[in-house]
Amino acid sequence: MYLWHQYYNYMFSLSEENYLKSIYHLEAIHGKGISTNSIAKKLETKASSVTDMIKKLAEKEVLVYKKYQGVSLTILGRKEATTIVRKHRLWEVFLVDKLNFSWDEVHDVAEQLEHIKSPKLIDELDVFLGFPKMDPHGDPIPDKEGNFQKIEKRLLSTLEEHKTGICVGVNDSSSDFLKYLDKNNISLGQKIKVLSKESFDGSLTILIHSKEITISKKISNNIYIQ
Amino acid sequence: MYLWHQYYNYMFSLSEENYLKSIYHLEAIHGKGISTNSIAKKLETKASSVTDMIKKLAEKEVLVYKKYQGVSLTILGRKEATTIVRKHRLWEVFLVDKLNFSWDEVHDVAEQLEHIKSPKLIDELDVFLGFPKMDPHGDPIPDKEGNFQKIEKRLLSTLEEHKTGICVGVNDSSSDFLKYLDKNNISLGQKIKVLSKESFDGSLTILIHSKEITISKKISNNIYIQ
DNA sequence: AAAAATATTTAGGCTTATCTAAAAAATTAT
DNA sequence: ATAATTTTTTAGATAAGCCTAAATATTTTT
Ligand SMILES: [Mn+2]
Ligand SMILES: [Mn+2]
Ligand SMILES: [Mn+2]
Ligand SMILES: [Mn+2]
Repeated sequence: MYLWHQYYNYMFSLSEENYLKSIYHLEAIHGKGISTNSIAKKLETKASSVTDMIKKLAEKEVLVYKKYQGVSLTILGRKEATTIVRKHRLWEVFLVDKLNFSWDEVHDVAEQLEHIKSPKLIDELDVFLGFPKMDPHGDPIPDKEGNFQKIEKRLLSTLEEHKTGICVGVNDSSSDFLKYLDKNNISLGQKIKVLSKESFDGSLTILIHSKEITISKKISNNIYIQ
Repeated sequence: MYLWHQYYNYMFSLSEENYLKSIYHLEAIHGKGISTNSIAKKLETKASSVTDMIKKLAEKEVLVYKKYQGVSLTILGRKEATTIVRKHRLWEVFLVDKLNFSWDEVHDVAEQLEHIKSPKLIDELDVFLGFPKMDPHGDPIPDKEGNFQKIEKRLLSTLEEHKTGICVGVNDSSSDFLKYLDKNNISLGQKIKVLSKESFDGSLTILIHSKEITISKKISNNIYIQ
């Protein structure tokens, strides 16, 4: 019996919250009807564990589940997931803006902080940070009501030769990937020009900071531009 | 398998941390050899659960346990407990100083935040807050090495008639008690003069903010003065 | 020094969140 | 349309952390 029981009647465990968040992110990419296997892959767990958990979450009416048909979040489920995403991203801003973390160090700590139960905490944090609209990786932060604007963006890999874009986000917040970007001076707001595209492996030679570098398809598939 | 495994090889669960912290606080009052029952009472759990857990913690060498003899923290256990206390109190300062929480609102949230695993987080928080020495309830905050100075203090209930003291701490951080203090304008740094003492029930009539009020023995037993 | 009372431990269960292996359903290939 | 493959579910186990009830040890009272 934990302390946050005084705040909520409807409460989710750390594990349930992680399932909701993962399903939310998967729906954002693939639409409704998220498969057991895709959830298992995202959470690095087994399909059988997922089946167990989605039954439980269906009971709690945060998602709809029909055997062999995958799941979809309900309004309630999406609300809950959005709150977790809001918390995750606000904490990331806090860590970078106030505590001298770099953008590659925040994700894992935010994974823990997003589960802290206190409505006042997160709303006051929002105030304290000046109601930021974006997290350090360019992802939008939902407001108190769960609303946020979807920003226009496309993958760098889809940019044509000789065209220019501005880096506005990343598709992978892992420390490894972000450190690679740092090493190559790629950061949010940076202008990137595609000089040439290798059709064989999809690698790009780009101009950034008036320096030419070649990046693999895997890299350009994880950078968003505008 | 949680994310913090990347930071530590030696890691404690939320529950283990709460046991360590409770035993640490009990040792501060009663010295070595903390009984199973006293731990159970502090953690609002059953003695049989405590026996299970202290066996596990003894295995991990954070405490010494001999059947029927109670437990004592080892150096390692005390170090771990001190870190948790440090985190708890630093978060309390953060909530009050930066997020507009009042001193009666912080404890329950800090109970959650104290379990966040990230050495960088807590040390940067310390920097950000300006290395505070006291939490909002007048309790000392251990530094990075676990050192803190014990401040001179006594219970208000031990102050003689006509003598004056300054409120420097509380023995109970519950919201209920702190709200009572707020209602009666009793806060840290406040001058308190004992006007009279009722020998029958130990209640005190005190002068605070040039107002006379009468408080029960239970209240004066939870206020520290200097 | 017994007897009574209290404290502690042990035994056996329960829940949550996992897992592996096997069964069943759905999809894809022939 | 059948067979092969893949996906999903079910069945049964495990570990952590808790519980109740019973057994045992310690302490207090008589
Ligand atoms: Mn993140
Ligand atoms: Mn992010
Ligand atoms: Mn506290
Ligand atoms: Mn405190």
